[in-house]
Amino acid sequence: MADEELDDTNTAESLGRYLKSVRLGHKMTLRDVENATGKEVSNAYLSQLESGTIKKPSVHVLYALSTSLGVPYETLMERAGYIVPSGQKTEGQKHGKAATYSIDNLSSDEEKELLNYLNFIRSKRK
Amino acid sequence: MADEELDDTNTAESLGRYLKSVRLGHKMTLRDVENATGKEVSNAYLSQLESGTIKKPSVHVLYALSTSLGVPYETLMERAGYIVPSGQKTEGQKHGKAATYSIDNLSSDEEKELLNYLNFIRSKRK
DNA sequence: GCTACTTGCTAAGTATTTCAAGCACGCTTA
DNA sequence: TAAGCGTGCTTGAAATACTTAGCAAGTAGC
Repeated sequence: MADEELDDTNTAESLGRYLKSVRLGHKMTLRDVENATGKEVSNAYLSQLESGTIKKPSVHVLYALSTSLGVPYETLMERAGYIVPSGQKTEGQKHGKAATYSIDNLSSDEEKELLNYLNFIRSKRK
Repeated sequence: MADEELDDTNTAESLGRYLKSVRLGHKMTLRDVENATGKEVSNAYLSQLESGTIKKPSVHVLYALSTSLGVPYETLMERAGYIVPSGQKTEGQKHGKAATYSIDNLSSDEEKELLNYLNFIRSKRK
């Protein structure tokens, strides 16, 4: 086999192929999508995305496409080569809610951020 | 009310300020972050991000920063001017128990750091 | 045939990001 | 004093994203 599959081209192609299949699935033309994004993504540019010429689009572009095509943004990220770390919230757990800490009453946002930070701390320690 | 907050400068500054505050909150230098991202984001570039010189970083950059700084990617998107529609995949409330569990099993060092960080979060939120 | 229109696509240009190198300042040690 | 190091930051070049204009092939009507 000896393929060089670590190449960026691969993921870029994957993203492109995915975008194209979604577009065709919706029976939309390149210009349809262009209009759907409110001209934020030109048909020419979309074509380059689909063909893999553009590898690292900006957040703006990916986001516009995700909403216009009705595809979750995260899916696009994955296709672009980013495995969204769902491993972050490992759900293998017992529980014990020990409430002895003063970290107890958190808003859910705060909880989220703290969890993330905890993760960060721990990964740093390795 | 002037809902057209499409002012790029504003959001860029917001993103920059946020990145900087998080970095400082972690007591990291620009080069620390550069290393944390595995050199994917240079310290020079990060400096430009923080100062608002760069307005639309690629997905790659935002993602690398989110994981390296322990900040949810969605937050960075928001700060960059994208309101993540809570319809899509926002895992807002869904992590309650797992998160609590993790936060309950802290070493005292970790607890200290987390409290510190929580402080930082709350002061920032004003 | 030839217009007219639509499709996907590309060539060529502009704008922007991104990097490598280095500068200036502050601090520390000698 | 100075030499060394780490810090944030800038600069100028390179790479890449993105835009605009337009082409070739297809389809349909005349």
